[in-house]
Amino acid sequence: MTNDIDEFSSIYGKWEAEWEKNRVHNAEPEPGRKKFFVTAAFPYPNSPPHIGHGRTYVTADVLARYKRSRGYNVLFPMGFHFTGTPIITMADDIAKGDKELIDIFENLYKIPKDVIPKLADPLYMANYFKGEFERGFRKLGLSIDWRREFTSINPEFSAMVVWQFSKLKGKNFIVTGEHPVGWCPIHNTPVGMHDTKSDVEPEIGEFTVIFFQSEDGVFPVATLRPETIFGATNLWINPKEDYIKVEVDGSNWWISRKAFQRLSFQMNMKETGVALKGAELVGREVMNPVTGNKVKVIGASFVDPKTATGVVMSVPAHAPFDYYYLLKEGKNVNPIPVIEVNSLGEIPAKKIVEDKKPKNDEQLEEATKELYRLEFNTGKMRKDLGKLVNGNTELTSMIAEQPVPKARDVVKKFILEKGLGTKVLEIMNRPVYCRCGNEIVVHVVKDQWFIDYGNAEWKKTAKEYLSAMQIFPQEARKEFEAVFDWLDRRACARTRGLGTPFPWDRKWIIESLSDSTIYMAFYCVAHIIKENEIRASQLSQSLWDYVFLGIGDPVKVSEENKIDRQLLERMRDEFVYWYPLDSRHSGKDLIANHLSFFVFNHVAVFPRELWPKSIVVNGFILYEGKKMSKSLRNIVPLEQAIKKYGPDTVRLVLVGVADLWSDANFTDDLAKSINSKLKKIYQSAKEGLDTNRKRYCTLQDKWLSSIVKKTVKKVSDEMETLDFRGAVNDAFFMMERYYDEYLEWVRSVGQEPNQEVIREFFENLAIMLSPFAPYISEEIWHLYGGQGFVINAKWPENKEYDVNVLLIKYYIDSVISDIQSIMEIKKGKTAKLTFSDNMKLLRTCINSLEKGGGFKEFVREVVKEERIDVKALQRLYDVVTQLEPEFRKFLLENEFNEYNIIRDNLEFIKRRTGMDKIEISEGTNLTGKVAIPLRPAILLE
RNA sequence: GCGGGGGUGCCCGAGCUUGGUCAAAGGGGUCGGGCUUAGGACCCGAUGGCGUAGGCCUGCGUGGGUUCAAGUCCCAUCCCCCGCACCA
Repeated sequence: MTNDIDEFSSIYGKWEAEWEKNRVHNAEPEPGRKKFFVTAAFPYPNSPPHIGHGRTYVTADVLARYKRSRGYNVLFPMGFHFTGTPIITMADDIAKGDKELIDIFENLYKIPKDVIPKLADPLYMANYFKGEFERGFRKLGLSIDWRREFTSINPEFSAMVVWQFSKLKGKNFIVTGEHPVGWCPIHNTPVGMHDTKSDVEPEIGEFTVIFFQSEDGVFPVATLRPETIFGATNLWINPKEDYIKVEVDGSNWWISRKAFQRLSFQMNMKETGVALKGAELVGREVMNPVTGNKVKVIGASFVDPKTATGVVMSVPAHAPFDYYYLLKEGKNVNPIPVIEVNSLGEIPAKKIVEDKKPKNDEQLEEATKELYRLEFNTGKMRKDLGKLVNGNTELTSMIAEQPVPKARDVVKKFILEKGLGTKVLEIMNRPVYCRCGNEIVVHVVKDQWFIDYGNAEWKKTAKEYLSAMQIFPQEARKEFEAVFDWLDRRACARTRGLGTPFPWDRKWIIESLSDSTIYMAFYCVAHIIKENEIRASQLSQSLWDYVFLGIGDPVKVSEENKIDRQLLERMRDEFVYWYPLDSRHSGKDLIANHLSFFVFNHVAVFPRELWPKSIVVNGFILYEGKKMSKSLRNIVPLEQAIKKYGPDTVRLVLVGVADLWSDANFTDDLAKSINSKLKKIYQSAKEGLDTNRKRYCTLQDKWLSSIVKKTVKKVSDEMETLDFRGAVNDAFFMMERYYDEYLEWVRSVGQEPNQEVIREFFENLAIMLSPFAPYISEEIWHLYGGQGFVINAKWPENKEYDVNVLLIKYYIDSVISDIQSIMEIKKGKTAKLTFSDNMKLLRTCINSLEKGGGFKEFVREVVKEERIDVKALQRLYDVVTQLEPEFRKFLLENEFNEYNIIRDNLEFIKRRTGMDKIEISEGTNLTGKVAIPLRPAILLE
């Protein structure tokens, strides 16, 4: 009673230890030998690794192993990203005793109970999970050179980041400016997605504010639809709320008290001490600054005092709320339409309200959305706008008959330029709450530091280079191009979190995606720094200038940094040898940020010959068809998966069953079935050793040998294009099938398998499978006396194979399937076969097809010489179109004796079809059935 | 809205780049058979419709087109998913 994994576990442990002992995965420069440098995006260890983390790394590892077997000196290192806030937040949660999180750590990830309290320390947490990653990734068989590992908060790494930023600054790519962020008003800190309750990303949007003048200060109306200003018939305020007068840039505004509490975080506002209930403002007369019209302030309960200014305008022609409430309050409704939409008549809001008959605010909200969408997408400003503005037609003439989106921009610009209004920012998906429980607001941070990815020169160079890079898969390239286009200034400093202090203002920390764009360069020297205990203080700008750019005199640089000259030269040599990076791997979620920054920063910092060669992006991992998430509690920790299914199986599921671009679905059934196939192959390999027949001669031997050679060619092509799914299919699933076919075929002729061909099969299998399933491949490799480790074994060459035997097998299979399909209708125990030997007809058909001719041409061609039933010709034509090109070519140049082939394989066919007897004869006719080339006439009795 | 991806048989999911090998791979489920005391696991077969002969009909979101031939190419249209930043 052994379970699948027990039988294999000794293999896994054995080879992991052997590889470790022999330092198989360590990489040293070998001047003169071609190199391949591959990295994957380093993980952020705020939990133990799960199977999703494995995909990118296994993809990179497969490539690394493949390149090795192609003779490259391969470097595959990894490090850890500690920068940022989520780890801190999680550690806080542990400290607070967050039940849900502790439950997940304890029961999902199986973290020992005594460890959990210690995770309240963020650094302990990061290091603990880093350890888990290392252990898990080792077990997964990743060929990583662990000596070079580091974390993004190592002081030595920070020294390099500082160098990088000074390079950026030197090119004026670091700029300052204002920047709005989500903000907790109690803690006075920025609030990102990870800091909110239920992980909501705060969306910041912009309201246009229009100043309606009154005798006693301004009513700042906030709107998302400034183009409807012409249709305002009154203002709305909430009569139950407090309104206060505040001073903004020298003028007085009436806004809700709740608005004041929010807006004061984004603009200078002073309380004047004047406050009134909303109800007391009702009835005041205000002037629309754009049209000059006078309108009244009216009260309504739907006005949200917490959104923007708490003062809104009423446009009953285009806002269902406004139309509905005016009617409900018994006011005069005089809608002024300013936008026309074909299907909505004169007054769009009226039509929508009358059609939909909304009964509550929720339904009004729906109606609003619908009208908004219709007007935005299909609406045009009316041409009679001019008459609404008291003679001032400067603005209306610009927008009359224009589509709504364009008019909106024009009106907004007009209002801002003429000083008729301003803008305020608001959390569009509010309310969003900070983890502390307070509702967050928009805060405008002054003097924010940015990396200016919008810089035209920089962008141009980056885009040019992108087109020269290799991008896998093809689909990703378009997305990169789009991202490069819209990329603009990016805030690169934060007020809290782990990371490198910002060099020019040390109260800031360099933001997490900005400190990890050229870190692959650090791998080249990380182990040298570690082994020689070089300190951050010795890693000054001049050192990095020399190591990375070759600038400066090594003698001076080594003195300046108190580093032994030999060491300094070694760092330089190692960098020169490994750089540029050959392949960068990550999930496709990083296209829009990390991977793009990575290209931009290389372009900015390094000379062109050191820019990265290629990018490989992969899809995600689903578990049983669903995205893994804490809330679904369906996360599969890597170590548990490895323990349950074994590392080779996990690897095959992660990279072998879905193409790069799409998500791969990890299922228990799939893993089990792959595991049992691995087991079967291993079993076959062991049994294969016992074969005794030495002489290599039979048709079956030749077939297996040929199909192996053909598979080698196919898999080689697939590996080169990173079609790992295809490669796994051929090198694993198909190879297994071929082996079974061979055994059955050989046994049907009463023979044993041949030693020589079995050896060829397993040697090739071991190497082709080794990038994907290194453990079992290693075992099979050694079983068959392979020298050294399979990772260093040379990838098989493409060799000529025998098309004839492949065609023979194809032909036999097609006869078998014909017999079977007849059996579905007519049972029989004896099959009678006759054959056509009309090679000439067959060749005519192939020729006309090769020439690109259709069926008609073929018939015309044939009719010239002989009279043959058109039906039969059609069948032949179908048979030939289905033939592989190499078979067609073969048949043009060689004889193919169907009778002899079937005669020699009668036993195999009988076995496959269950026939008792198969009679073959040479004539073409068989009681009405006509044989055509490659399709014998078959009669069952 | 803009950008990217996608809609395939009961379900999941390949294929479409290079039209014919596609009634459409591979799973799952279901049905039948084997094994077993039984169940599970495993193995074999079937799984669009029709048909006592390897065939015919219908079919790959919807509508049209190109072609001897279209899941595959072209046009139009509907629907779904992801990204749009300062967050790892």
